[in-house]
Amino acid sequence: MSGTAERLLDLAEAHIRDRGYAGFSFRELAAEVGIKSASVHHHFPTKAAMAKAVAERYAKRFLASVEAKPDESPDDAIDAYRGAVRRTIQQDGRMCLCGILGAEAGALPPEVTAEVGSFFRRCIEDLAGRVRGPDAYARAHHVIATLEGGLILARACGDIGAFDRAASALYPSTDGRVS
Amino acid sequence: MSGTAERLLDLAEAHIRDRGYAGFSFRELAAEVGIKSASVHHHFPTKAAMAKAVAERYAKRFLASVEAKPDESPDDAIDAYRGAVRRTIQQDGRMCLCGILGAEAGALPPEVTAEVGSFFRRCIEDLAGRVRGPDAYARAHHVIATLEGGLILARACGDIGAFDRAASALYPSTDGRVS
DNA sequence: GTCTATAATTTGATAGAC
DNA sequence: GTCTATCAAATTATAGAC
Repeated sequence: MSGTAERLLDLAEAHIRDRGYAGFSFRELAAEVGIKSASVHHHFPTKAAMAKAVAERYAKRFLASVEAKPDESPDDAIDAYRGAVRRTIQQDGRMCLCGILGAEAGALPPEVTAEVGSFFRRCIEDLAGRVRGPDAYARAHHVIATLEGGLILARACGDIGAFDRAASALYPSTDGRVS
Repeated sequence: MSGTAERLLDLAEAHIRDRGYAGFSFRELAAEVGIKSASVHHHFPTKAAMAKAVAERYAKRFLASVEAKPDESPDDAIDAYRGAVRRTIQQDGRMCLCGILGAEAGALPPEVTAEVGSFFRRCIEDLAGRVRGPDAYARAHHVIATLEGGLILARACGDIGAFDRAASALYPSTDGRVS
């Protein structure tokens, strides 16, 4: 993967996370890295292929960032996910890449839809194994859903505090109060 | 509001909920109701104005559908929201209109963003008043976020059961088990 | 309210030179 | 790997007739 290709992925990811799949174009990306749009097709043959590459890279990076620590508690695992998602919106006020693409599922090429589905299944599988207990799967779904929805609220309200309030109720033991 | 204008709103709403703001065009809507795109501008001057009208109508309808019942419990209120959101995805597998638009906030004209923010603030204000208690606002944020994120999961996984699993943990008293 | 016609722009993609 | 040149299609929007 060349340096130019990586920069293109960076820019495409930023645009998708802010404006969705229709929110980036080869021409715009090309201008931002200082080449012509035809040259972008040398790195990624089609828009769908590029979006798929963005999603693959995002999934790999995100899953690495929530990796389990030895002897963690279920609340530690939940907090790893909460922290990872919060960092994304704190850095640039944008959505989770797969969150916005999941919402736009009806507008996506099949290979992108598949990558997004794979991302969420892997997150849930991983998290369910770390929270354990009889309701592990429901709990994993609940955590991921709350975090994705919290991003929507924060963006719609223009207030990152909305994400924090939504996520605070993820720890029933403290009932929303941080010790 | 003429019959044609209502049908245009219906179609625009369906397309936005499936594919986002960029997922509907005046030409496509016109073809679906059997007129020309120029005629759509007679009913709605711009695309932004039309999307705003869609959001206004959606907010009014949704808030009416979750109206408080006399002597309801906090869990009744949460269930009213859960049921209203679940019905939307059950009917056609699509997102909440304001959920997908909130995710796409970076791509929206300002008047649409404003309407989406207003929708979520009204939902949270209403729900917080009905769950009561010291953490009412955090709890209201949490419920709305979980439901919106649950829609994303259901669409990404192609399984409405993902929404139900995410929402099941919304009732701590039963810990995910339905009595 | 609807039409024809059209402007001005943007888009994804390709062919072929260097 | 990047370029020029170009295509075919789609988009939002407007002017003005009926």
